[in-house]
Amino acid sequence: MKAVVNNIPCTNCEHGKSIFCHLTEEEKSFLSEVKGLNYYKKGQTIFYEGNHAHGIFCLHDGKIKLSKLGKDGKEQIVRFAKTGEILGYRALLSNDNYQATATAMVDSYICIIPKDRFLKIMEMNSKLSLKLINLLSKDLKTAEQHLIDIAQKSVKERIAESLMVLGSTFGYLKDQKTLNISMTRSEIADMAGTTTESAIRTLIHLSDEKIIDLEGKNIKILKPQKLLEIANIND
Amino acid sequence: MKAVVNNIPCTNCEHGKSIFCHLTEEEKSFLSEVKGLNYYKKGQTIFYEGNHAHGIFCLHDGKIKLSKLGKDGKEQIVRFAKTGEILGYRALLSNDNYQATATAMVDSYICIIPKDRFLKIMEMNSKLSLKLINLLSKDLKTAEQHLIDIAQKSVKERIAESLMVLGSTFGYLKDQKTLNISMTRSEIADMAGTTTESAIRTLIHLSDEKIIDLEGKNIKILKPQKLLEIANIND
DNA sequence: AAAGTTATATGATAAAAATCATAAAAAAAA
DNA sequence: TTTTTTTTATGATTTTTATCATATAACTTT
Repeated sequence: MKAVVNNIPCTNCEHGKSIFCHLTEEEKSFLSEVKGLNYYKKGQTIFYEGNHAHGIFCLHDGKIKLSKLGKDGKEQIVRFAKTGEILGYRALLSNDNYQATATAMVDSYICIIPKDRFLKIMEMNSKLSLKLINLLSKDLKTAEQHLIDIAQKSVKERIAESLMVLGSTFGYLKDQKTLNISMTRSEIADMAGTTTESAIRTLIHLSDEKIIDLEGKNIKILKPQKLLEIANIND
Repeated sequence: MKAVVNNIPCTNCEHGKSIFCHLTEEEKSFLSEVKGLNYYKKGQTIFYEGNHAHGIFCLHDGKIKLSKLGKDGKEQIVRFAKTGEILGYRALLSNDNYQATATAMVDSYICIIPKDRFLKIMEMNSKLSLKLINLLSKDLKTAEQHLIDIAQKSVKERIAESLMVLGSTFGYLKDQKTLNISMTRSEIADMAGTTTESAIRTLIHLSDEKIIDLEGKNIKILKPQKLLEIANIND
């Protein structure tokens, strides 16, 4: 499934969103020399929790979920990554194994930058350290907020919040209402920290209240303000 | 309550545990010039969640809890800090407000290093960035693990895990069994993400099983291996 | 020492959510 | 297309945990 496709040099990386986009041309070339652009089909695993960290992944185009396994193999989604974002940097920075499993949620193109190249670029460009510190800080803030949400909110609040997070992370289709991401009910449950059945019931309940609309895996947010209220984001 | 006590220069900081301990003598003097050593009585707040971040706190001697407020003002303890550790660095690094409230759990002595000094030292010593990246990574790893624990474990498992965490964080008294930290049942609940009543019942239950011993606020771990099993740390 | 306050304890009850069982629908594979 | 597998749905039941009420114990403050 994984296939090395025609290499795209970082020098003409068009999305303009990555932390590498503001490197000098030389630095970009230095990165491109060794990186490979790989194709991952929807559902495919990019790396597993506990794997030795050999490189950093730069998401050229795609949508990725990062999850960890808990009790009895139940999955918990801890983070998402979308086009322009990087994965696996924490393991590299703290010389650790990958702490989560990365799975492609849609067909994705991902550049892999080997560990030593990445660390060299970090030495070459001190601004990169600051960007990484900012990324880590942001991730930590999100994780801690997620922690207290799961600890204190009801399933309904968490499902509502999950939908809002999906909207702000992946955006909406042209109608500005339908979430631009397709997930199974079970994945939504893994995100909200509940069971599949509870997630299904809660979604149906929100749909009965005309706050969302369910058309198979397409979820349309009809009343975002209501959803926001239910989610109790304001604490 | 807060009082500036005789300033202790970083140059003779004796605990040897802080990220600043391996700075050069000049760098330490540069830090000491402006920092103040403050005394905080047990129970006192060092900074509040949402406060403007004006500096980094270096815990010269003490025990601190970092907590966030959730739904209906319920507290969630997200992290602890002990002698030699620093607080509030994340806010400074990402130019944000403090994201948690820091409270002294015992009488504590804390150095405050102003924001600009800290940022200058960071520029002066590039190894410091790496140390901070490592700290952030470690905190993020812990937060994500805590997240899935709270999402998936039962109250009993979480209480057992909390006790083990308290042991590994603050250590034990000379008997090697009694936790070297005094917390209310309500604080233990805030740590495990449950209610005070449930925490009390669970502790009593563990005590009935002779796994722990309760003497007021002193908690003695009688069978750490049993507690570890219950905590289900191995996932 | 007495009064007030906070922390701990305990029972009864309610609410929330998980679990189990099963069926129908949808998607994927043969 | 047919078969197989996965996903969604729904009801019944159980388990877990929170909530409420109240009592006692342990500190604090006066």
